[in-house]
Amino acid sequence: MNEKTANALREIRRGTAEIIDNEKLEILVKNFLEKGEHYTVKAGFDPTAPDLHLGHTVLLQKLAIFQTYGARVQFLIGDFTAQIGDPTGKSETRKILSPEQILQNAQSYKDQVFKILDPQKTTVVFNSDWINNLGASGMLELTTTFNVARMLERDDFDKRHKAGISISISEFLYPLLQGYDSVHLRSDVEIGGTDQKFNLLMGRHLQRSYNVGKEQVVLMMPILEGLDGVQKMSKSLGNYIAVADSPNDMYGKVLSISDTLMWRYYELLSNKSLDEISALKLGVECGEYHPKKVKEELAIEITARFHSSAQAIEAGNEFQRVHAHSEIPSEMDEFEMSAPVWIAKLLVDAKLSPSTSQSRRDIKQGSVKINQQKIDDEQLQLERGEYIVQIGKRKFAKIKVS
RNA sequence: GGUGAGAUACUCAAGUGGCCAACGAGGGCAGACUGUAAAUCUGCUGAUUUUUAUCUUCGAAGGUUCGAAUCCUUCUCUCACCA
Repeated sequence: MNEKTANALREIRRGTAEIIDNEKLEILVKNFLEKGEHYTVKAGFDPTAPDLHLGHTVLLQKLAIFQTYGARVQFLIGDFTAQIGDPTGKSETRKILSPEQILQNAQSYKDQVFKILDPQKTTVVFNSDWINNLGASGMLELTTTFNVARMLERDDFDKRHKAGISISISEFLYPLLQGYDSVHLRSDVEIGGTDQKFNLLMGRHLQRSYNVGKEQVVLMMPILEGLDGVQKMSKSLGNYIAVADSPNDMYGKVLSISDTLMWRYYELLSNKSLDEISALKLGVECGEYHPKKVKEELAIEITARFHSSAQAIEAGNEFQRVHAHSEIPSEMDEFEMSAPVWIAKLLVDAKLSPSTSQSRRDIKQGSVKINQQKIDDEQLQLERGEYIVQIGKRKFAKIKVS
């Protein structure tokens, strides 16, 4: 293997949890570098969640690297399979999205995804296109390729089965259909999270069963933990950093992760080399670097990727101002209301609090401030004037009472 | 098909006629401490300007009762055992 191929493979393999069929991968990359032959890389996405977060970008960044080494990306939107709901995790059968919604979500994907992927080398496909054409007999044929005992080997099915939690027959179809996508698309590689292992392997199995003439390479990326550091990053758990987050939010969220989690983010999200990262780690361990400084560096890098370096630095200054010096942020939401206005109601109207009951509780606890002054009167009425109200350390609003 | 068990707030899980807006744990929010965090300690965690009060909530709909998460009926869903 020449040096060029070795370098390419090193980049492709970086951070991966597991690769199945390394030999085939080498051949694909080699054939591109030596003969200019392209190959396809498939990755599936759910049409229901158009808000991309950093967890998705772990995969997207990997796809982008593949694109620089000859891959044509098959960006698959699982609009049919979404009707079943991936049994990975405990999601229930989902409600069916209308074709309009799916198209809208797909557009939203494109807007976000092409910040990272090369649109020239990407095809967006919908699996309802071919699954709807399978028909009952096609579906039946698909089910004959696999058996229940093996299906139950799948870790989450196994656990649920043993724990007595119901598994519906439709859920068995999910891996089969996802695997069938690889048959239809004749994918050379499929990438996904480690939680998708069973589904990804099904692609290989079905490509064999249907005599596609090749079996896809499976490349798995680790699952990125969310801000809590325990559960996987997901929108429904609210522990995510969205690609569309503002620079300030993004920076603040990265900085709020724990020191342990920071290394995980470095490994999976940073463009720094693995050597640089272990040097940083060593520096922190022997007290040479302050962990906060290292985390700031990460926050800057990530924020700059989705915005700009200038905005990232500005977000850093802003954070410093608000949190380190407990000053007020330079920008905040503004609201106008008419006097007199009751403080508890004002907090709700300014979207700082979900209810007046919650406002009262916060006031009682002394976490509400007006113009930097703590207040303790929950009956307080505000007269005309401009006020800066805040709850806790991070919720602010500017209020104009007239 | 038969028999039995179960469904309680964001999650798990107590509660079997009034003391229940509902024990406890986790999560979340806030305060102290910090480095922004983690760990630790503390408070709060249905709604409402009637705030030692009122209103809505314990799978759904009815019913019994002065009074129901608790009792009865039907329904929906889940689980277990048997066939």
